[in-house]
Amino acid sequence: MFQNVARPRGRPRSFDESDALKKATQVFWSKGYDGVTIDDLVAVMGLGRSSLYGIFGDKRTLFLRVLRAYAEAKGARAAKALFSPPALRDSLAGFLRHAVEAATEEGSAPGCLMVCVAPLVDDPEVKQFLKDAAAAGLALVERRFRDGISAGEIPSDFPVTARARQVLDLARGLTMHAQMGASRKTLLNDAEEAADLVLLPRRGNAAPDV
Amino acid sequence: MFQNVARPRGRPRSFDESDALKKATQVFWSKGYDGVTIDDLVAVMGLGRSSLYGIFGDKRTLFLRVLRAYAEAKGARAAKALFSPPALRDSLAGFLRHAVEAATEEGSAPGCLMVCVAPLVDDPEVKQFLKDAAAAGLALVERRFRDGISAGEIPSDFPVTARARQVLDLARGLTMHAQMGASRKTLLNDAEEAADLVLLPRRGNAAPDV
DNA sequence: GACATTCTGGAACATTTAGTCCGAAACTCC
DNA sequence: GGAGTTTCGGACTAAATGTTCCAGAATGTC
Repeated sequence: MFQNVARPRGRPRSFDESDALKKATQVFWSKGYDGVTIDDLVAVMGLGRSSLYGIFGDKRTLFLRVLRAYAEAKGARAAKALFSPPALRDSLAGFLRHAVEAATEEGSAPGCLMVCVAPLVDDPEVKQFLKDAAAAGLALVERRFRDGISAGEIPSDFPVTARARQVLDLARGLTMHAQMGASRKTLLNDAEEAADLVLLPRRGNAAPDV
Repeated sequence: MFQNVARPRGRPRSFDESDALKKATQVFWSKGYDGVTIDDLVAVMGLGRSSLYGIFGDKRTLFLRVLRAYAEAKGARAAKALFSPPALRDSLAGFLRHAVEAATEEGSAPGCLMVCVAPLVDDPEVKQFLKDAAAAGLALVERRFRDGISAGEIPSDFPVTARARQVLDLARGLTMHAQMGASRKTLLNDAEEAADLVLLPRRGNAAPDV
């Protein structure tokens, strides 16, 4: 038989840790950092105050943990959107579409924890984390462009870094637009157009044969 | 002689109203809505609590007033950036440059009250105001594109609305990027490139002779 | 100079908030 | 079954926060 997974000693927890983290994510996401009270968290996460403090630490620590988990999941999905489709254009459209869909998910608040909420948190650790995450996102898109050059989809003098930065700016802009109440349908349309735009050849260069 | 400007009765104020509003703007801008306490405002605005409540109303009312004043000023500057330069390309670059400069002003917090702070305020009046402001911004850029069509700078089938939306998305993205700590120099560079990008002809269309 | 009016400074208040503490509960190990 | 360990639930505390109140000060009006 299988050995039972070693149950820790003591009284078992009455809640699921990762589930509670997801709930906490939603709370921060919809109310911002300063707008969230411990009581909000306790009410939604399904545990008592002492458990919250005992297991997750204080508000700031919990937020950092939530942020890291969120960033990891988002990064993985972004990478998948970028590197699964064979055609570069579909990669970019998928990347932007994913940003829009995440920002307009029903059942979640509009916007994005990393783009709309975290930048307002006055904490050096959060700020550094965001910088690193932004750099990682940029590197991802740049890599996809370089793959596109190798595959002959775009010319070798394609302005990789500049366009990658624009892709991220567009994604951030779409996300903020979602937070401000734009509809998913509209934003998805914008995302498609943005994907086309970014791939346009520079003025004076010949269009690539696709 | 000139008639004295009718001084109101009663004890005169010990502070300048519009100056106090500007100070309040900075406070909300840098700390977000929930992050600001009345004590913060009192300390910076140079008046007492009672004066604050008596003259500006409660926190929410004050924020709305700050937001409206901020939006008006920003709108005026955006319109100037858009409609002063004769060349469309310079208009767009100026518009985006202005967004970047406002978001990276020294002495102010990075980012933008309307783009980064207000969307997180949980208040229907604020949300509606933001929607209206976004629509107004879009209309402004669309108008500038139409002027460009009239002047023959871009073809008559230029996708005015789609590109205008992209301009605003890029501006929002650059602003959020500023909030996340990107340098003014980098962002100004991105703004210039974005202006060029948005004016590229659609694939398959002839480039306009400029 | 008396009065009405408007603002000021600070005290006062009720509520909310982050964080702590402790006895009781639920489990494992022996 | 008892000892040891971990979590639970809720009471508790100290500080903070938004808002109100009031006596007094500084001005115009008559």
